[in-house]
Amino acid sequence: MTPTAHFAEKLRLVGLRPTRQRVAIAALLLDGRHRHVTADSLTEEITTAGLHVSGGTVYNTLNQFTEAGLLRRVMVHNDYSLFDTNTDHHHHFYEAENDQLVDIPHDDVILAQLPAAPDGHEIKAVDVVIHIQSKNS
Amino acid sequence: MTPTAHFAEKLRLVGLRPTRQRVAIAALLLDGRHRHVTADSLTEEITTAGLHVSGGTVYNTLNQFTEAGLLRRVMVHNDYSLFDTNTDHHHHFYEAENDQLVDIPHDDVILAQLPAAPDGHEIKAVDVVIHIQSKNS
DNA sequence: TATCTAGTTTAAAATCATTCTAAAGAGCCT
DNA sequence: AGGCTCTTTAGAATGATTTTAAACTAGATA
Repeated sequence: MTPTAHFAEKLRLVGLRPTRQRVAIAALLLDGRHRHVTADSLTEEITTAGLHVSGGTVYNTLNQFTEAGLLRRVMVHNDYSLFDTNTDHHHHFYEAENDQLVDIPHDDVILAQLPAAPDGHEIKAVDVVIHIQSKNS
Repeated sequence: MTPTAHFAEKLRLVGLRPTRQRVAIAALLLDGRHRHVTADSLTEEITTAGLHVSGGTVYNTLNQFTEAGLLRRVMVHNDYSLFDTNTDHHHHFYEAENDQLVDIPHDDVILAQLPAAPDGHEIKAVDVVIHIQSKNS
């Protein structure tokens, strides 16, 4: 199976028509590497790869991939959206000074007790963000 | 001590000159009630109180109060900023459907194990956001 | 109390990430 | 190939937040 066919299949599986643009972005983001991207950094990557995808489509695709569970949106500030190519359950360190996000290995955080969800609700996800700063400041 | 003098003092203690606008906003936000506000909802409150503070000042004041530790910024989405008048250590439930934020009592979350901060860094804060959704959806 | 100055407020313009629009293009089924 | 629907596109629109430059004020000083 060609790489393109592989990503096309991946998209079909989550109900997304494998267009040229979506496949190109999938090839960049869904190759198994774990990293954090923004609409901007992704656009740069696309350009570097010698391709072009319109701004609106970059945003749409990031949202659709997230909706489909191929990406995860990380909430650490409200300047712009960050997407994590690692959708496994894990948490983050966030250093505001340099707007730096670092993954925390799965088992390094243990939640010994969680509250019950309010009536009629259920827990969908638990996000832990550990804000850090450099010691000499 | 008049209420105004009380809030003026509170502002001086954190290094903020107690201007008419800051004292007015402090009186609304720092009265001990625990709630979540946005620049918009605060502006509404100010108007309802028969006052007027320019938009820029509302934003500046929220940022300054946060910087000074009188408020806490809560990160749950990036549509607009949310501020918590409760600066004590506590966590949140967040229901995306209705953009609803609910406090979790202090002791209802127990973190049994935390990772060490990366070299040269120290932990400043730990934020836990439990995303919830209504069961019948 | 009059004066001074640095810090503040103001309304309006600017910024910037993101979404929307309407027209052109492309999967994909037959 | 034909056709129907979903996508992409460039550009305009949106909306929260920040910036601007000028007018104002808190607080210190004389």
